[in-house]
Amino acid sequence: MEIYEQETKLYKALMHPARLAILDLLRGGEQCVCHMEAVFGYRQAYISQQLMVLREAGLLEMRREGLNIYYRVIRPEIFAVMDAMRALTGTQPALPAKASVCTCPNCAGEVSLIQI
Amino acid sequence: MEIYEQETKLYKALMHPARLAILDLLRGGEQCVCHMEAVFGYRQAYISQQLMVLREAGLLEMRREGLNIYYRVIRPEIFAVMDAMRALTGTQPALPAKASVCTCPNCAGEVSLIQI
DNA sequence: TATACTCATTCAAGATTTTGAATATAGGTG
DNA sequence: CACCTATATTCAAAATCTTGAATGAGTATA
Repeated sequence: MEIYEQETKLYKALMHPARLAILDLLRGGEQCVCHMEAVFGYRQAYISQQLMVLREAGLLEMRREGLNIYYRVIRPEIFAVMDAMRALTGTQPALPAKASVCTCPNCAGEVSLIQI
Repeated sequence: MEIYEQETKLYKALMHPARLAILDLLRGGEQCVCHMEAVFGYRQAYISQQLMVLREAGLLEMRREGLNIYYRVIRPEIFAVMDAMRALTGTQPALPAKASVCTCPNCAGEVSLIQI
């Protein structure tokens, strides 16, 4: 059953609430890690660990800009998978309850881009 | 993050090669457990365990007919999820390498319905 | 009722995942 | 260079998943 190896690896990446939340956040484009901290309230190390899982699954790439590191989805097809799953469950993509601002240049002095 | 509970439960059900293979087999309609034994070469108890996981995830239902128990997919939307994932990985739904016949009435004396 | 057959369930050892804590690294600033 | 900030990595304990072995339960047949 090695045929399924790649698929199971990706399902495994999706099998975690924090990782699903991160992917939903990245639907709107790249975001820095500090932003995810602000939005979700998770600790930095914890977010980094989940990002590493998604990166190793080949779903994300990172880009450094000064002190900040920005993550983006490089396989947008994953959103089709998540949407198909939600067609089954009837649930909606979750969005943060409130706008969040972090210290990165993108957020500085502006209202967050996250929908409220 | 309880919003994601139902979704993660389903991704977990898909996160296993034997379960993906079972779901692929059931694309063609209901099948008895003895059929899965014949097709995959797994032991009966092992298949029953995987079927239980899929049943508890709400994806399968069973029906008894005499000695045999037939399983079927009750949420065909799951196939859309699997197809979307394969659009990402580029893999194909696996089909058994050879036609298999078991002792259930559906198979008795006939060639298997499974594609070869 | 005894026996055989198909399948489900329970159990336990081993493997893997999860999570928090501690630490390391890379880049900026003074 | 010293120090701060943002993020990655390592590590270990707890939780969960995997898998095989043993057993149980329902159904048919003699």
